[in-house]
Amino acid sequence: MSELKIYNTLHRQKETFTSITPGHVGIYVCGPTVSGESHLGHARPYITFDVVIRYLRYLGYKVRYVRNITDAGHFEEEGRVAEDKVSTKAILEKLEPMELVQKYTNRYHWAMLQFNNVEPSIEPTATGHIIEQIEMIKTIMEKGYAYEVDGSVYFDVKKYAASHNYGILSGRVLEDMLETTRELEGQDEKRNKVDFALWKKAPPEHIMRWPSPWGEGFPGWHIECSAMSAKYLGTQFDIHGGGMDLQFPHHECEIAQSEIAHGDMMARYWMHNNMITINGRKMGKSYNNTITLTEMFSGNNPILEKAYGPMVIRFFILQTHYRSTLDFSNEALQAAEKGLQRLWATYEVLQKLSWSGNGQAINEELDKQVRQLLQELPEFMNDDFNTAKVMANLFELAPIINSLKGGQIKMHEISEETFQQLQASWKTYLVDILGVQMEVLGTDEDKLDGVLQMLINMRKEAKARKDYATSDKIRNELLSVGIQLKDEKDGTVSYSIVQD
RNA sequence: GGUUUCAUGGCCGAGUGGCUAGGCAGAGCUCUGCAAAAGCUCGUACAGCGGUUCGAAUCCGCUUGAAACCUCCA
Repeated sequence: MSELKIYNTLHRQKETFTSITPGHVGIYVCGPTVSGESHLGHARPYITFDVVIRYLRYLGYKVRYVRNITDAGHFEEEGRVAEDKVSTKAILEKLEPMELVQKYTNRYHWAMLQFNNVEPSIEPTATGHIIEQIEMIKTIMEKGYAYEVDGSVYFDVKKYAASHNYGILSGRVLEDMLETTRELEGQDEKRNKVDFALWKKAPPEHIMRWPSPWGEGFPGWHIECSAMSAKYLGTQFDIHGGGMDLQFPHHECEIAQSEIAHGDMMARYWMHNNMITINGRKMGKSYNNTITLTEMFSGNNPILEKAYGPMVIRFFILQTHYRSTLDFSNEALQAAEKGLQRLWATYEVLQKLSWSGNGQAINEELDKQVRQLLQELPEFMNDDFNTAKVMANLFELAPIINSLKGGQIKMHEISEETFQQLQASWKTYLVDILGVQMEVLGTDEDKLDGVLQMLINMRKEAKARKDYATSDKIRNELLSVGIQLKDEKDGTVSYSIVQD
């Protein structure tokens, strides 16, 4: 089997993946700032890296997956005064900061569950690691790469850049940045405008504040990820992931801080997913063009023609390579919905089939074709997680599977071994790795099934006496509540739940 | 203004030198009481202009257009 290759933003090329500790992988993914609701754009990294984790585990690695929750420390420019984003919003909603954080954390967890994302091994919060952050800042100061001004601490980028490669990840040149960086708050305090805050002094009215050697304040923009990743994954770990828009300044600053504090390039492989766009523009708060996940699921947004279920969104995202931009449109979502339904229906068909050869000759050409399509699946995943190609092959296999059921292709035409592989691979790739899960019936599945079998029998009887009015009524009314009957070739009737 | 990307058929999207994915939509056919589902068949696309090459969507140059980052952002 081919080796796993990952596109490493650090070197702008695909590289063969080897982990620091054989058999183990440490991965850190930048999680949400829980000061607001997650939108469609946020879903992309979580689903992208979910598949990464799933595939690494499938390959046999023991993966420690750390995904943080930022519940303090990010700033937004409002009235040219630096304020903690979480506290700003909390005052508006008249909630305690931690109450607000809890509310959006809960919603975020709920959404992750809807997407069938695997849970992180550790989900550290910024507020839970103030001490670690302060300790790290102290170390950076001791080494002479940070300075204090009036209760705030800044990282000395110019000094760092003299002996280190600042811009190594983002490809930026310090000289350019010195000229082009815009005027921001607190510039007068900084030695250079490219310097970034490690610790900010809290103004009197600020409600999120912690004591520190420099007075009461709160942690800076980027320090949490450096401190928490080092704590749980070590000063150098395997993979660091996040959205492309985090490359600069967030990840670049993480690298600089960690390099000084720990003496290591913090992560060996840097993976960045591309953005989801809407009408060609990035979906983002600044553009005011976001669709929240709750709105996606409910259809409660004027842009949406209908509601789109979490699996539809998952499928939509995975049909595109993670490093390409993905444009939102109702048409594309609906196409994804149809495609998902087709693949899932085929999967269910396949799991119910069993091989029954009878000594007749196999169709070598067909058998070979199936094997080929199956063999390519791991190669596609190994090629920087090309889920789009994995799906394409599953789609190519679908008519073959449906023909095995429909009788257009006889079961003996493929070998037993090939059939077993086919069955196993669909489970592995569609369910285990791509994470598609459509078990919508839940615990009452048996009861529902009983009711449906009764209706199916009633319809059968109606048809037998050519009472088509009754049989069509049963069929149509079931469809209107989201259950579609399928008349099979052999006279049996099956049903499927329509996703919406 | 600087940096970095991208431009594929009606729509969404794979794809780095020849074999020209896949999905959705559309057309025809098979099956069916009629449908649906399923199966079969049908589309020869790569922004424009040059260049390299036996051969380019794929490499190089220019032009045009779009985006991301440079500021919180997934």
